[in-house]
Amino acid sequence: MREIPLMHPRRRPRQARAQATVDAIVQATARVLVEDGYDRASTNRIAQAAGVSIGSLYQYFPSKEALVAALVEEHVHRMLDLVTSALDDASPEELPDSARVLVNALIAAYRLDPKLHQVLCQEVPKIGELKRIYDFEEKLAERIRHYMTSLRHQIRHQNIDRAVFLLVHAIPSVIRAAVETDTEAKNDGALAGELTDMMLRYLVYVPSSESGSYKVTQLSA
Amino acid sequence: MREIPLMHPRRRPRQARAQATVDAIVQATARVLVEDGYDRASTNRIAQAAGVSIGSLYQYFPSKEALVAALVEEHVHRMLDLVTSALDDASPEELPDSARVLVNALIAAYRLDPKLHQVLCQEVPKIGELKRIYDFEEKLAERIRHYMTSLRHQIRHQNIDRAVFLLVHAIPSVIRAAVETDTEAKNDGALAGELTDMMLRYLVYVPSSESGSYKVTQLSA
Amino acid sequence: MREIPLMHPRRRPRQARAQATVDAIVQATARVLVEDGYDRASTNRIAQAAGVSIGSLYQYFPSKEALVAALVEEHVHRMLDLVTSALDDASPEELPDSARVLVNALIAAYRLDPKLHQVLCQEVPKIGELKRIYDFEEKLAERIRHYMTSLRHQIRHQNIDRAVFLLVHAIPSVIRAAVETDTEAKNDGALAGELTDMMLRYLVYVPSSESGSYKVTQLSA
Amino acid sequence: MREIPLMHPRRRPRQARAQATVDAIVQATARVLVEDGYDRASTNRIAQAAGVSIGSLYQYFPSKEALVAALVEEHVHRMLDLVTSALDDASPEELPDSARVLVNALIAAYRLDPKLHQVLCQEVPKIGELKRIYDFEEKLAERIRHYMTSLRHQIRHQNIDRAVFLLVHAIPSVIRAAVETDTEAKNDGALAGELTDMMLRYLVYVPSSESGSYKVTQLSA
DNA sequence: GATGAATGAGACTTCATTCAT
DNA sequence: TATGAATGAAGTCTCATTCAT
Repeated sequence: MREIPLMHPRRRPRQARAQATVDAIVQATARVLVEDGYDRASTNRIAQAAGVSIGSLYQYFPSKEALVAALVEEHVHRMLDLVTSALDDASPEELPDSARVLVNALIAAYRLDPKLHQVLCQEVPKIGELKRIYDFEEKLAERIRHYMTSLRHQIRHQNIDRAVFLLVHAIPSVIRAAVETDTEAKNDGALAGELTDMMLRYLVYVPSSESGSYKVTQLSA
Repeated sequence: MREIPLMHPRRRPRQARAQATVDAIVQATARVLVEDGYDRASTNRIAQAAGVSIGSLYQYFPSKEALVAALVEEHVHRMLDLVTSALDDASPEELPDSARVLVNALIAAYRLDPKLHQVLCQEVPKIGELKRIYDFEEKLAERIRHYMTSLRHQIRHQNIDRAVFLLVHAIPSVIRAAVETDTEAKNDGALAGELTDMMLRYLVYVPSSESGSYKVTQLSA
Repeated sequence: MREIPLMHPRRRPRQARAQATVDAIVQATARVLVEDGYDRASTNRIAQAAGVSIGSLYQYFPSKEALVAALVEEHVHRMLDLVTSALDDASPEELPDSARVLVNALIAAYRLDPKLHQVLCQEVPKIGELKRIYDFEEKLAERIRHYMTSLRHQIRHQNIDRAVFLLVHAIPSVIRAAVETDTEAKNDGALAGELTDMMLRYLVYVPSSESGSYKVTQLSA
Repeated sequence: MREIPLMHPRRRPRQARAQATVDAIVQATARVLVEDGYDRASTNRIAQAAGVSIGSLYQYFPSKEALVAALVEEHVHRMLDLVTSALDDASPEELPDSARVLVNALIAAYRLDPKLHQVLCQEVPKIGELKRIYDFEEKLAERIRHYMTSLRHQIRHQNIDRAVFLLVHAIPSVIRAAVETDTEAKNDGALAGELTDMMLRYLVYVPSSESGSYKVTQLSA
């Protein structure tokens, strides 16, 4: 239905100057995308914003889509790195803490560059490599699935995949909305608490009312 | 930063034939948008798909943006109508049933035209009137807020707005993902059950197993 | 090795105005090609020369190559028509007269638009439909082969195809050179005589001087 | 109408290594021209094919035109050399043998690099020095004119220039066509014989069968 | 000398929009 | 009113050429 253009960078820069040019171009792409939207982000405008000639842009990226794809890849990479390292650093073994860690990591990821994320999700046509903006959610799902599988005995679901599917779509979308609208911007703590609460109530057998705030150990019975 | 062009239909058609033309154009817009994506959906192509001349198209819509805006409005209207009437028809007073009714209504709404919804959300630049694709979620929030306020005494949250915010973003995004990926397409029942479960667990104080009027474990049955 | 672009006219004009536009474009193409050469003949320049907007040009021709291809086709058609009708009109049955008729027809054909023919042969890359400039020589060969086959008994060759091959390349190239250099421009008669002479001497068994119905030496008189 | 840029090599290389570089560039030009056509033969591509940097290319050739002109010159030179030395080596004094020698020399010349010759004749714009591809035919004409003048007494024409004009365009074009189409590729002998036959029949007073040193009918044997 | 990064004019092409018929 | 021919600004991309390293 649609053509898939060449998508990979045209030339690996060998000199430091060239690498600086490539970086400037990618960062300018992000800037222009955020400021003007995808439709108005012409390659000429991007080159101008990067302070390079249009020829230089095309020396490194064979098409507009390749350029945006490079940006998508970088952005996804940064978000994933953040989540991954947060999970790696903390790796707690008790579910309530785990949940909070995960939620906080996601909030941090979506705080990285919310406006860029928004444009990438909401305006860039999802053709060819540009689909890879969804890599974030897919790889996120993998990590969460793995994470939750390791906590399997504390979770009430037998079909973990289904639970992961729900959470992987529910939680980020709430975070995204909160981050985008800036409604809750001032108070990530409340957001994190609420989401963690939702997540735990969804995943875990609920504790009895008289005792602890949550008793996970009973829940896993 | 961006211009806001004229947005409203240029003339209200008074004859039935004219109304038919307008409808044909709007429906053709939906078709072309879904099949070719926003970028390739030129006004000429749309006119051709509608079986009218490009001149006629511009007789009824002063710009491409007005045309797409009309489509957005119609689409949002149809989705909202579905939710509203579902809630009106059922209006139960007990929360578990209410939740299920709401979830089912939302599933029905997102099933109306998922591909169009996707293009409208993911490709159409969010300028001017085209932002109104978000009207759906805003108005949905209002309705849910109202609905839930009427059930306030069954809900554990004091800050209802925050709970609504969460649910209004969490639930539709799960539904949208399920509907789009067709992963759960064959089984709306399971999806509805799971979402209802999540919603109730989130909203309701779960009583201890011996004393409560209902148990979460029953809900997920 | 090379891509073959779309080549056929995009839209059949329905109004007289449109046909006039198409004609103006094709004629302007010929003019610009002759004056500026293929490399400098940009579509913008052609549109300007035709007195139409660049958009109009692309309404009827999907690419520069399609445009030139249309010109090639028209040009070949006109040349072939000229040769064909000349041969049809004259259809003599004796070889000397036939040869002269053929040579004269070819001279007329190459006089139609020598400069255009030159550019088309010498600068236009022979990709895709643009190869069809050679259609002229191929179809010419067919006609001559047919023509000469009907005169077979007056020709000394057993392998007529080989003789046709020679003549079909030898005669036009001499004419083209003569027409292009304008060296012999003032005197087509001499050129025709000389070529006819060459042709007959090549084709015909030369009888001995006392017995033959004609002698080669007489032919060149 | 067209600008004539600098055309001569920018610097005469004095070191062997530099000469090797120049040669590599010119040969790469030939290769790229043949493989990709003139339009796609960019200077960068040529430099790459030559294994040198684009900077080095411009160190030796001030422009693309100068580069192609150097190739044209070399190619013409090689073709002319071949013809000249063939004629010098053989220099027979009787016409039938002379004719055959000439035809064979031409076939050899056109076999040198037919594809390059084709591109040079059919695609390269004939501006400035690039016209010099026609030098071959002009200088060829001179040589043939000289050659035939020395055989004047065996030729029936009083206006030798006219005969030379005919032959100089007729014979090469047949050879070129044969060589290009590969139709006759396997059998240069037949081609040579046929062309020699045509040439002699055209040039020579045909003697009567009883008295002449040769008869045309024998020539075609 | 050699390298290759950088340049930018200009090519081709699209498409929202206007307007004569 | 309906048609579709016409418009032209603006977009993507190439490539001959320059110049700092």
